[in-house]
Amino acid sequence: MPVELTPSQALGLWHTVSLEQVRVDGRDLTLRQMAILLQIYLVPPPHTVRGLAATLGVTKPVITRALDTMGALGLVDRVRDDRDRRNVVIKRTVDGALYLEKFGDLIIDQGRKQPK
Amino acid sequence: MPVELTPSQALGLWHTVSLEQVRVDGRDLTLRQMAILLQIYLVPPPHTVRGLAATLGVTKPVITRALDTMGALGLVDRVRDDRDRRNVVIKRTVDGALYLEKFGDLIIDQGRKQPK
DNA sequence: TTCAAAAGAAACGCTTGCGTAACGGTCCGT
DNA sequence: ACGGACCGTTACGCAAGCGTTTCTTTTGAA
Repeated sequence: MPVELTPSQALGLWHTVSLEQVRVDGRDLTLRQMAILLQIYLVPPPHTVRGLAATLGVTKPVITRALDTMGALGLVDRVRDDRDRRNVVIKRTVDGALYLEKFGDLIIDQGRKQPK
Repeated sequence: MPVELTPSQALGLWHTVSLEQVRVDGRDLTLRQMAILLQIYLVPPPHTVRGLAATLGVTKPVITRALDTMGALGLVDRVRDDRDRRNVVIKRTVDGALYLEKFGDLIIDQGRKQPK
């Protein structure tokens, strides 16, 4: 059961969610960081720097830096892979799950407010 | 007729749209810039720096800088208000309308792809 | 055992956004 | 006509992200 949106609803939803997120959340993650965060939490693990870089279509340092930032915020965690110690496995955190849960609620709330 | 979303659909939609936007669009507007852009195009004019700052809950220089950036990209335009020459009225552009139209299409497309 | 390849991080210089504070132009009541 | 209030911009020092390049560790095959 897909989500059917009119053009007005689509942009209106993005508008009100962005607006509310700007007003409420001081963190102001970039679009890239948000895409990485959602990828980590919505797609089955394991996640690696290399894999995320390929999925996003960006270079590896972009992922490393984003993980630095979001790690400092407690939204993700990094653990060395013992199978292949060159790899780093990105782990979810309770804070990260909570953050996205609240963000999901925001989207749902704003979706309900879209007219037409 | 509001938009009813499950938690999975809400985050999934944001996920796939962000991902596609990162892959396709090199501009990478910040969340603030996107919120400003949508405010300008979805809410009836006139728009001023002061008004946008109040709506977004940010300071005026934030708006000025965002307008600098998006102006250079051709997404918005600025015109002095002849009624009160202290004011600057923010104008929409053809390029900006086109940009948001494509973005809206992206949201609609990704919405259709959300399961459940 | 040796060595090229791979993964992630760190280093480099640059660009862009931030918050605060100060500034120049404009309006309007006195 | 003067002075305060208002509007948007600019200046300043700082923090964070970017792309490219280099480095370190680890792996696996010759």
